[in-house]
Amino acid sequence: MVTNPKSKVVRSTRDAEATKTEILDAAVAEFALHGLANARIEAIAAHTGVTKAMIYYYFQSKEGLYQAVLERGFNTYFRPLQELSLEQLPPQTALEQFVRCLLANLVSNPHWPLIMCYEALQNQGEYYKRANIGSIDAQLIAILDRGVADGSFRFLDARFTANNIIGICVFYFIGREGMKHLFPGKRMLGKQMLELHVQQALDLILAGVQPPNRLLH
Amino acid sequence: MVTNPKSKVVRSTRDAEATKTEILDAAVAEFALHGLANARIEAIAAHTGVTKAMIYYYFQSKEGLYQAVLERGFNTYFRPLQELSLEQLPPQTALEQFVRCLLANLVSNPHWPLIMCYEALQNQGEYYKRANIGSIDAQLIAILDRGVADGSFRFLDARFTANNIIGICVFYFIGREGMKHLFPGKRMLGKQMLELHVQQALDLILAGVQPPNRLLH
DNA sequence: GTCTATACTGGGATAGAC
DNA sequence: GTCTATCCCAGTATAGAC
Repeated sequence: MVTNPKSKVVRSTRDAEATKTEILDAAVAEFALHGLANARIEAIAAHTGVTKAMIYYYFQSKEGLYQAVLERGFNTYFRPLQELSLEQLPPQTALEQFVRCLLANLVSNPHWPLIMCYEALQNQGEYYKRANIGSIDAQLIAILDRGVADGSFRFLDARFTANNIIGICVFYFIGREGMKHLFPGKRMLGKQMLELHVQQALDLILAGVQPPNRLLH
Repeated sequence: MVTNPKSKVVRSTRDAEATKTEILDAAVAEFALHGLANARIEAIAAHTGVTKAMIYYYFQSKEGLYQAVLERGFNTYFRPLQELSLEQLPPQTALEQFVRCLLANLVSNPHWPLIMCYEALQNQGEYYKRANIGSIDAQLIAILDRGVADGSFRFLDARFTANNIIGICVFYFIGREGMKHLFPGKRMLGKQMLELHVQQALDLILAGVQPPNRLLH
């Protein structure tokens, strides 16, 4: 398979794996824009040079395709997070590592936060459960609980705070169109802006869990 | 108009204003569940005892109805926020007041954060602009900038931080279905849980903007 | 494996009676 | 102002040729 200068795909026929990947890539973009309910198989086909019929051939149904997208995303972006071993690190450091890794994954595929958000809104996380994504916040909660217990963090409810932290990381991507006017001439998904987001989010999170009477040494 | 014990509406005919309000109330719930694109006029009609045709009679189109919902929401929930006069208060206090007011408004209509989020995702805030909702973050940014200038807050970018703060406030409502399993037996929109959310969100936000070397006195 | 053509359905919108 | 009936398009899914 070759891509031409306009990045429109010129397909060489009869390569099943390549075709599937191609479909999945286009599907990620479409689901991020419109969510499961409003995504159009037609639109996905148009972006690939593959016909609708092919998509049904490989993925049976729209739900099947959606599920495949979630599973690939989970393996690509969340497995690394699970495989971090942070139990030995001091809570401060563990939290920073975790958030950095999470943000790195979001930044490297900005479609993903939108899909997560649509999934939560439209399907109440129904398809998540099948892809087993809920396990992520368990890790974060554990870190927070540990930090509260040993006094590294202020007194806080780990479950609420975990959700709030994920909210901070994710919300930039959701609100980015509405924020545009605050950053004239900047590309919200450009390297510069994304690095700023990571920095600002991390600062807020780390400061937010500090004990109030912490002294600098 | 009277409501029967099962809260299904028994309508007295020929009362234009009552009918419109009734439609708007049902529309809020439907748009919060499904967003503009996927909301079903049919479903709204079913919840009101009014027919589809009536909805088109009063609001011309689905977009017209949506716009009306946004405008009423803006007047009800955001106008109070704009009318706070916080310029004279110390930044700390101003921020706390602002966030408390924002959270109070979200809590008193939990449909609203979902509508906001769908609006950002599906329509890139297109309809917001018409309802002039963007003006909200300008206030928050002003408070943050003032606090940075006079040293009440740590060094931070007010625009990113404002977005992150709103993310914290809103995200609970988006993720609530997925969080359920962490709070067995609790109603996520019950009074107790909402109060906890307000407390935890406020704690995180206020701690998050503190200068790092702040000493208690 | 890939295509074209088409069956079938859901739901936005409207006409027209009352 | 309110209703019933219906038009009509968009979009999922499939049949069947190559």
